[in-house]
Amino acid sequence: MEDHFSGSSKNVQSATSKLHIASEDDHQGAKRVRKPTKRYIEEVSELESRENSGRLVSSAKSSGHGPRTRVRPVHNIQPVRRPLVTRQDSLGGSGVQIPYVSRIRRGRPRENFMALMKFQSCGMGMAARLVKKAHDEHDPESDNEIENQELKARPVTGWVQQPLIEEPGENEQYSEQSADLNDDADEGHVDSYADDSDDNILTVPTAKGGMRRKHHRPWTLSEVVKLVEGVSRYGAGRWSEIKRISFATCSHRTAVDLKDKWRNLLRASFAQLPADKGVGNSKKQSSSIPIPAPILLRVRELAEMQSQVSPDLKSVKYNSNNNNNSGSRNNNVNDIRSGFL
DNA sequence: GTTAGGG
DNA sequence: CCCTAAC
Repeated sequence: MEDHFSGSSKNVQSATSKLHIASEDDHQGAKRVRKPTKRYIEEVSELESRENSGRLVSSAKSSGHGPRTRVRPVHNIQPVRRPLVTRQDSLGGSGVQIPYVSRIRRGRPRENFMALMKFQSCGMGMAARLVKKAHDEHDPESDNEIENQELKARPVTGWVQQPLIEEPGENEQYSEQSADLNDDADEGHVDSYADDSDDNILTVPTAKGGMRRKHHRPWTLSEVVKLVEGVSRYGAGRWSEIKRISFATCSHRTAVDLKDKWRNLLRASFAQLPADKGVGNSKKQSSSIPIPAPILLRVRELAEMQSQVSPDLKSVKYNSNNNNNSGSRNNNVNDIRSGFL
């Protein structure tokens, strides 16, 4: 068949500009690079349909949707005359003909409007948040909003000033660690604002006609500290555990967010390492708060530590069968994982 | 459901 | 931050 899109995929996987600091996961050294087709197929299909039909279906993004409603690329709204674009899946090898319209989107239910215990959020420095008065004046379109923030009226004044890490969860054995990086003192007042409203969605239309919702939720220092703590305790990866422990009851920051932040942290830490020899090349303070030095140091140490850790150790997670190698040579001076579970 | 990488 | 492929 003349229809073969495989082989010329755009999986260039440019690993040049990437830091590539860690050896990534196991998997025979090959990370998870196997992106045959992703959204590219979508565009191709759409292109083909466009050529055939000669008509652009335009965007299906209605500007009247609520902030939280996901109206992404739902272009299964075929006009009227669709040439039924089909292609043979070379990858499958079965030559199955699949119409490009069968791309349903797995809606990610991020509607986590947990109105319970909103006080001890990640920042936990949030003082008594003002009531959001006029709770019923919200837009009727955004019906799924979380206007049910009971906001409390709870006498939460006084104990919120305690600059210590919030609930230890099941493991409260970070004694010297927390003492080591006493950045906690900062989070006492730094995240005073904290507890941002759940939804501050900004939809920025792109030139391609794609509407991307950018929730700019700046990471607070305490959050970064918590992330570092979690990584030091459980190791890079295991974001789910970290989220369930450190970011447990707190609001947002999903495992993906943690990973992203960690990546950014890594970049920041490595960028800061080689001292700014250049003159005037310091473009710091981009938009977020500059990560304190100790944090960056910790990040780098942890990064190196996780890089040299044996994959099998990571794979086995912290299961019961932790074989203690008598000649464990992976001891590092930076091995500060006290009580590594 | 979770993780890793790219956009 | 959002999306998606892979596990």
